[in-house]
Amino acid sequence: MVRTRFAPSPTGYLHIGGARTALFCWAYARKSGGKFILRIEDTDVERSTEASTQAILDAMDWLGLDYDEGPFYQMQRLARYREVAKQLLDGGHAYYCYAGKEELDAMREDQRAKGVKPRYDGRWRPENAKGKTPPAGVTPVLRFRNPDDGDVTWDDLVKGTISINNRELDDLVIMRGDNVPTYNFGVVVDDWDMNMTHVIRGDDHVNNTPRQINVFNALGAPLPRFGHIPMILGADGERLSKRHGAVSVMQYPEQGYLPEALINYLARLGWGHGDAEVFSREQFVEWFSLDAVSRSPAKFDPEKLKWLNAHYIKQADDDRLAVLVQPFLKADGCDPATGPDLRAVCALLKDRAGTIEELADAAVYFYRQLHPSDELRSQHYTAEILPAMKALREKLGLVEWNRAALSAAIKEVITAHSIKMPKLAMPLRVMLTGTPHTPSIDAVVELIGRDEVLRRMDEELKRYPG
RNA sequence: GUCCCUAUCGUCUAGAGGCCUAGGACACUGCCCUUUCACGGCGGUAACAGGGGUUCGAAUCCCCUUGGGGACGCCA
Repeated sequence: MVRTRFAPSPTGYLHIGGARTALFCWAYARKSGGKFILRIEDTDVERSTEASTQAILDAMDWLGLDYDEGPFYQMQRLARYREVAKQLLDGGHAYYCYAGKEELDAMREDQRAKGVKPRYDGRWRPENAKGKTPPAGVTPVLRFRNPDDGDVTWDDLVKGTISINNRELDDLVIMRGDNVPTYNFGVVVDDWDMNMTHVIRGDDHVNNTPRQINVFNALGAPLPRFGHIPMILGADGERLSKRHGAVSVMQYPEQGYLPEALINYLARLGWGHGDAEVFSREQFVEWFSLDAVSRSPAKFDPEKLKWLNAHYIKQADDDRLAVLVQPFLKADGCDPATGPDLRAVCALLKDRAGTIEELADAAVYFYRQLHPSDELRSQHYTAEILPAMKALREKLGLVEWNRAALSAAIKEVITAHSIKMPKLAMPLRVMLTGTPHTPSIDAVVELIGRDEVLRRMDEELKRYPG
């Protein structure tokens, strides 16, 4: 039985990179009929917050990444880590280190200056500490006694064989002075206790893996398989950060993105299946495999995400769109209850929106009159077509109110006045909506409704020259 | 600095030694559609980082160089 986990630390929102890692873990579990476990790694007492935990849970929920077990919290498992730490200490795999922070900083600085890799030098290893008396007043940390030599090798599920020599590693701290485990220890105990079979995580953990394997071995615990997914970079090739715009998953619903669009985009970032570009979550799960995951980092492209979002908006049901667009419209100062049926408005506009927010912005004039700028007026309101516009105004007061009849009425007027369609449609569009960019004018007229159309026309007709 | 990983259009990718004159998608762009703007349809520009091998044959395998990313914490 496959068991995977997503194990974020609650020190901030869930970002795009974490979301993709979660998606791949989830997809792997679903694909293989296994379990997906959520574990909150909150051992960084300083930076962990409940708000972050909630933000992560909300994002998982919005993305539809459901978990079978958890969330487990590491801070609720302290007794267990202490027990296992004791086991390592008693077995000679761990020892107390009394070196203070300043002392270690100085040591590393020295090593860097010499051009060597900064590593703990083992000064409190039992064999080096003989005769040394622990300094008074220092609470020691517990260090894992890492093997001195030999290669740690594993067959990575996405990168293939990776090998790192133990000489590159050092004796990592496993329990801090406050008796709280560090990351590399907590993960091992948990992955062991929770019977993880597949550890799928970000690329940035490749260098932690040999350390963890050594701890697994010292514990006599079975090794899970490891798979390291490359990072997501910003458009500039730098690591994703706040200045790259929306990096928090929950900023996407706020900007009017659909979860299926983000999922589809994330799935295609660092993974591919032939020429497939647009596919459902179910299809993704069916196709997913770790050996098709690319091994190099990918740059995040907001344009392509938006294109996918536009696609899913076009596909979306009008009822659903109406619900989603409502809060945005209200933020734009509109009351959707007072105007045309929002579902009909969405149906008319959804082919032209990249986000729900854009859809709302385009819908404003159905609920609130937008006046054209002076520039637009002088451009479109000409004395030349004033007679035709007045004739149209009269006709609209009488005609049957449906799109076909409205279209016919408009055509009758242009024929009678010997003008081309745009000559009449553009000023009408501008006077009703305040903008020259809208869907077909007959559809717009129909939806705005007779009373409101006549009212707006009467008001704007006064702005005509002459 | 040391170690690890990595390298196909601007970007995401297809490609498992001959199906490659390198395919798709986004972006950009030309034409068509058209009642404006979009949508849509049909086209176009654009890539195997460089150098050595291996092989009858290399985008695909090996080595070096260069570029990119990551790691080197009592953070995770």
